[in-house]
Amino acid sequence: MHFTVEKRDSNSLARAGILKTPHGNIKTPAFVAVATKATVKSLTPEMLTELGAQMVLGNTYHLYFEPGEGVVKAAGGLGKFMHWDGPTMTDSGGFQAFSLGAAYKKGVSKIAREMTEVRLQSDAEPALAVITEDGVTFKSHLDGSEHLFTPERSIQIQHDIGADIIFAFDECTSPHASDSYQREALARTHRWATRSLVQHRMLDNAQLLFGIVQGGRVQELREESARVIGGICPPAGGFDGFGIGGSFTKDDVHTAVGWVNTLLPEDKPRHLLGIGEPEDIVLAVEQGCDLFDCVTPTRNARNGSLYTREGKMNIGNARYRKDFFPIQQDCDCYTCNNFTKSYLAHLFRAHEMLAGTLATIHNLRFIIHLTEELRAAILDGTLSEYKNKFLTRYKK
RNA sequence: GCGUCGGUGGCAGAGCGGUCAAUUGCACGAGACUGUAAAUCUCGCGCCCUUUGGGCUACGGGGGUUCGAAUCCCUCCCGGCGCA
Repeated sequence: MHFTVEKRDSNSLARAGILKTPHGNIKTPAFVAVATKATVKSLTPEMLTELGAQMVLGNTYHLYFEPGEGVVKAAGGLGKFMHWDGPTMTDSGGFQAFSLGAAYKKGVSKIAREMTEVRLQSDAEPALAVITEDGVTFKSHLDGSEHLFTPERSIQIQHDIGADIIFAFDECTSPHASDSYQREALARTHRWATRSLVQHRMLDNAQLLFGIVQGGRVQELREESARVIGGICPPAGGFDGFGIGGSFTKDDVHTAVGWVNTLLPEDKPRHLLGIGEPEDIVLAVEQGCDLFDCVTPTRNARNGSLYTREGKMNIGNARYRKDFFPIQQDCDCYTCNNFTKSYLAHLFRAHEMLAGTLATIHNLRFIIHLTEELRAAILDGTLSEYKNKFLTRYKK
């Protein structure tokens, strides 16, 4: 087995485990650093290693365009190409069906603040992604050219990119989509899941394929999806693990996750796609998730929003100009060990490149450190205490 | 000294009789960011009042012309350039 559960939390769905890949073992729960275009923006792989990152996630859609999966394949695969020795994974491009489709220029993200916040789109620009039964037609955001991704094509590209773990091609729906659309999209995503799995088996390689559970915010659909994706099992076997994708509001990030994880096979890893903020990760771990990826730590860092035990702070605020203390006193990261808020504030104001690097180091270390502590708490049997302590101190 | 061009909000720089408290950029202040079209985007940015509203002070100083001036005229001060 490629996944071993070491310890289950007695009071929740949480578990600590080990995921084996050809490029090393991953101790879970773990945060996967996002390297969309084969780079974690502003960091070298050595920096990633130093801050405890165990795995990196690239994106099929982006790598297909830049530099092209053929280049990555010829380079020896994603890890070799980007000089990352550890485990890698790629997203299928399914998220871009959402971000370039339903969400395109609508100010919608995968986490909706409130469901009443739906924007009416009288001035909507035509989306760059259009979904059909066959797949998703994208207009390249780079040059406008048209490209069709089908489940088969996505798997083929991911095979060429060569990450250790790849994902089924799915549709990430908008948090504002109707229940009826969620139902329709879910059925299609399930068909695509089977097609992805069949294609993957044909290619005969060592990659692990994760199926993706969708279903929006509807409990019935989420549970149906967990049963279907968890049970899809052609002659050559089912998925090697699961992604939990799609639309949420802040509050049901963890509730919907719980519905799903109660039903998914326990002996396979579960990756909560695109989540999240520290508080989300704490709650989702409690609800049985093993892996996470999210752009938030790195993007926030580049935008000057830094994590502390007390919540996020904006290093651009005037009050930090002469603050000669680290972002967080007890942080063990390179940035906090060597630089003051005043210096970081200066770098950001001066638009120096090092600003993004130092901030990214800190934010990623913060999130990774959080997952390390969560894992330790599960192994100790103190998860519930840890959670309460963390969330009380951390102001969203 | 003569001639000439110019002096606009923290800076640069539009405006050249009313729709100007004044385009725009930067700076400044704040906010957002969840499988990355993001080192990005949004909002604010003379003072005062609770307002989509109103009042006050403002475009080097002073004085005029006009119903009305940052915009026209006179004068003074200051700067660039040219000639002495």
